[in-house]
Amino acid sequence: MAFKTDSAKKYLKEHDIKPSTIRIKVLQYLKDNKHHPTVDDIYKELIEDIPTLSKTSIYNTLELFLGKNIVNLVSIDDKESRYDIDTSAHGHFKCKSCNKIYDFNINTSNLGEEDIKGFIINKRKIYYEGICKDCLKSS
Amino acid sequence: MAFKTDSAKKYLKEHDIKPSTIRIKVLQYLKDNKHHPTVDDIYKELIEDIPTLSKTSIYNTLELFLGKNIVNLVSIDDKESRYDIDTSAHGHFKCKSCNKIYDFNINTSNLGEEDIKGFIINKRKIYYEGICKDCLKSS
DNA sequence: AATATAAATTGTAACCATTACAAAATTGGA
DNA sequence: TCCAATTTTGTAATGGTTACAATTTATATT
Repeated sequence: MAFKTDSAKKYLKEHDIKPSTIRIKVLQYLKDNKHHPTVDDIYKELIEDIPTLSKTSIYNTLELFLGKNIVNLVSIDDKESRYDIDTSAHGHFKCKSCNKIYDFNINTSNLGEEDIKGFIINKRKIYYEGICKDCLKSS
Repeated sequence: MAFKTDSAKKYLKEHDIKPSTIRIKVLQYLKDNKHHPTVDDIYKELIEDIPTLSKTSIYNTLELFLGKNIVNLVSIDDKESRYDIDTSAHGHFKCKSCNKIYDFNINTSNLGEEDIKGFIINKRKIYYEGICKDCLKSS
């Protein structure tokens, strides 16, 4: 557990979220596991700590976090939602062979958004799919 | 019906798809309604023509089209999948106010993909969300 | 044409991530 | 401590999607 409880509390308060036990643990999990976990990933881990944990609580917490903009929804998977505590601008690449999701930096400044000039852009979601280097090597 | 049956047949054959009635009609619908329809949108329209139509057939057909790369899946909506017959490179903007989805041209050449150099990129999906110009005007 | 074989379509049921909601538990302030 | 508000839980429902077997339709062969 690299992300300390105190840091988590502070972080939540700073983002206008009352730091309950579950919220703290979910935040810590997200900070320590930046591999775009699913609800089930989080649930499976936290149930070890909180035996009474309900999956609904994970959904509630993530919904709250989304509303406060401290996590982003990653919909690169068609089956289940993934969550990303890293809200800085970056894209996601999913390897169709190993299913791993890679982050990559993007430069949207010269993407060319003339067609939607005058629109308010709140979120940019960039999903790529293909075959990653590792899988290419081993084939 | 702007996209003619003969054109549809030809188009399907060219893409290695046997032109059945349903496939032709689905293709025509997609060519004539480029507003990223859902399965239900397509079903509701085509059931008028084909009274025995099953929703499963729409799923089957779209799955086939996806496999042949003549449509793209648009996952900008969290509830249901949308489909796009326009497979050229472009992004999708969803207005959170009116829910309309806009196409916009992109220039990925200078997006900066250094982090995934050496990867094979098969698909680029670019989803934006915010408020469109029309909604901004009327508020 | 008739038959046989393959392909396409249908209908129903199951799947499963997510949501709704009311009950129970917990928290924090007076 | 007590009370009210908030948080958490558990269960049931929702709904898009998929599995699959049965039916229908198309294609090829004689």
